[in-house]
Amino acid sequence: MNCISVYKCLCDETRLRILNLLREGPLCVCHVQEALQLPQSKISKQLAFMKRNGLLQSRRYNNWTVYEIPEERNTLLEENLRCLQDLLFSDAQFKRDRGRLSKIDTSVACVAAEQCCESKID
Amino acid sequence: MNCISVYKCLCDETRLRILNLLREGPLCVCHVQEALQLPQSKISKQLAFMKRNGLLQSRRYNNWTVYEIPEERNTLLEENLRCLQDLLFSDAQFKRDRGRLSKIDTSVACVAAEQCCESKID
DNA sequence: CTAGAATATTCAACTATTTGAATATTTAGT
DNA sequence: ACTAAATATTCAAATAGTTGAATATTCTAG
Repeated sequence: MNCISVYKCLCDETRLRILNLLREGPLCVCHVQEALQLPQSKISKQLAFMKRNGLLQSRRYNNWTVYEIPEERNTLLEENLRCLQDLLFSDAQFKRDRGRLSKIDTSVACVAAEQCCESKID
Repeated sequence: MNCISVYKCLCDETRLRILNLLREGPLCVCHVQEALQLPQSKISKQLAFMKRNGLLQSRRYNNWTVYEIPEERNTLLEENLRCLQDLLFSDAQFKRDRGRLSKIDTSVACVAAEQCCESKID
């Protein structure tokens, strides 16, 4: 019953805030941390939680760990991300997060995503 | 952040099994209990949990409490019930539950739903 | 080898959820 | 009033999830 993993990830506000950012592309832990203004270990743990539950994948690039929503997405996740975008696009908290993210240089994550695209680390 | 309530309800197998049955119409606690073959207090508590989180409504009819998914459904719930139907329609456990339910006389719940439709008890 | 940046993990306290057994409550019928 | 059916609640034990502070790890640059 894989759906339960998806729902377990979606039933927490911090994790939804993280997914809200990852919709737009891969990010390192530090980017998420800065955008959400939350302690490092909290972000790291929530990302690990979602990876453990199959919602995210990660790759290592030098000092960074880049997290992203996989290409081949679970149908359920896909649908819910769509719904959430509609429901949460105008949510103040989510907006603020995206605002802060837009001011951060996240290019490392993109470079990593390109460079490592054949040698994914699970 | 109301979505979280929805996801909290969906991230448990027993609750998904219950929703799988309630998709087809209103049911009393005893019907669910018999179809799922689980202890009464467990069913009662899970139904209460979903009601508390706004996913279900209930009405009292004589000795019975009839639970149902409200007409005016949350968009998110609606979408997920749709997804789940596709994903779980052929799931063995869910099939068995529906099979057992089909052999139970659940007419009380329907009568109650009709009779009480103006005087809902929240 | 050393220092520092980025992450991950450990630890301990805390909160929430889940469970079955037992008990309480509500209601209808007698 | 008494009984039985249907449901809800209480209780205590167990498990799961969350958190921040501190520490460990990994890797790069010098």
